[in-house]
Amino acid sequence: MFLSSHESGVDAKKRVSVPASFRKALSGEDSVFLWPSIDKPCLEGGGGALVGQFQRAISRLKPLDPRREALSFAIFGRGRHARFDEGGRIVLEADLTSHAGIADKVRFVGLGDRFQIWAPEVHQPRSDSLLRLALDSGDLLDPFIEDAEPAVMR
Amino acid sequence: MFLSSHESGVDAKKRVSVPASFRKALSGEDSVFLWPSIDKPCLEGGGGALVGQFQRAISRLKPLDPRREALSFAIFGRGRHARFDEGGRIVLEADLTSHAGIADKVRFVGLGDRFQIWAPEVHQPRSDSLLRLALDSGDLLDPFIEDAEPAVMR
DNA sequence: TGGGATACCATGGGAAACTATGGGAAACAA
DNA sequence: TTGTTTCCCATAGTTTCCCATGGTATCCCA
Repeated sequence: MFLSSHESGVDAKKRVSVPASFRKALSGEDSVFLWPSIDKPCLEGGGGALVGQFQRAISRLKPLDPRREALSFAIFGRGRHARFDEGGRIVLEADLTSHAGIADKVRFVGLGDRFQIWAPEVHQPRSDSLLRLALDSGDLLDPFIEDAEPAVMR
Repeated sequence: MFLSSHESGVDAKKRVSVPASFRKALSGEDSVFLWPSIDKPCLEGGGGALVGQFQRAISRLKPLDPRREALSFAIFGRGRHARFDEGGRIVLEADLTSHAGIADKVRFVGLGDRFQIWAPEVHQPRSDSLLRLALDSGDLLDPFIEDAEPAVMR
């Protein structure tokens, strides 16, 4: 699972260190899938398991369903695999950084089955309102319904 | 189950001994999940069963439901797995200790399916009012309703 | 029940391994 | 060539792992 949050610097070659705990969550994969978030000014990332989920969800739509092309484009058409160098870094290319407003620092935020990459100054103000919403939504954490199949997380 | 309360010191390397009875409640797990409480200045902790509850609860929300991101961030974005060393200690990193105001001592408080970690001087004044509230709420301990599914405890 | 032996717990500290980061050289593309 | 990308090496700081110790609780047997 992708847990906790970490800050990391972007060097002159556009490299950022992926937190070691995230690399371990990818258990041996030599790259991570990154894509611009559909609804937020940040990047999202995940491993092969998550890519597989997206593929299956999209393949359930009929070939000519316009939503199929839309989702394929949004995720696969704008995403990419970023390979780790020997030190566990990836390169953030311009199309990704511009979507998220990333300059010289990034904040990795673990969300369980995936993670986000934010410009710290963009994420900061969101953090407080997220926590307030989480407080109001705390009842949802009750294990009162046990019918649904749990999402695959690692 | 996590039962009773224990105090423990924080050493120069930010290590704290987890009470042996809590480690036994985790029955063989080599780490414990810790996160900053959403509504209180303390940390909370639990084992894989509790993490699974959170995953299932969160996965029931739709991907773009803002409450999903909020809860994921509050729990997974700020939590982590703390691995036990050979002596049964974990490391409390700065983001956790600062949330709870922890300096050189902690108080572990068992709550059944989870536990809390407090700075002793923060928890102390809460104790009296908690007991008063428990007194007023004692009627709720009646076993007259047996319909709800009990939470998973060990 | 007493008393000793044993096992376990909490804690301290040193050494090895790992992380994040910088930078150079080789491979590649324009 | 010239600029970019990839690969590799280097390093300081941190984290993890491992061993050691004193104190406490438990067990066992007379």
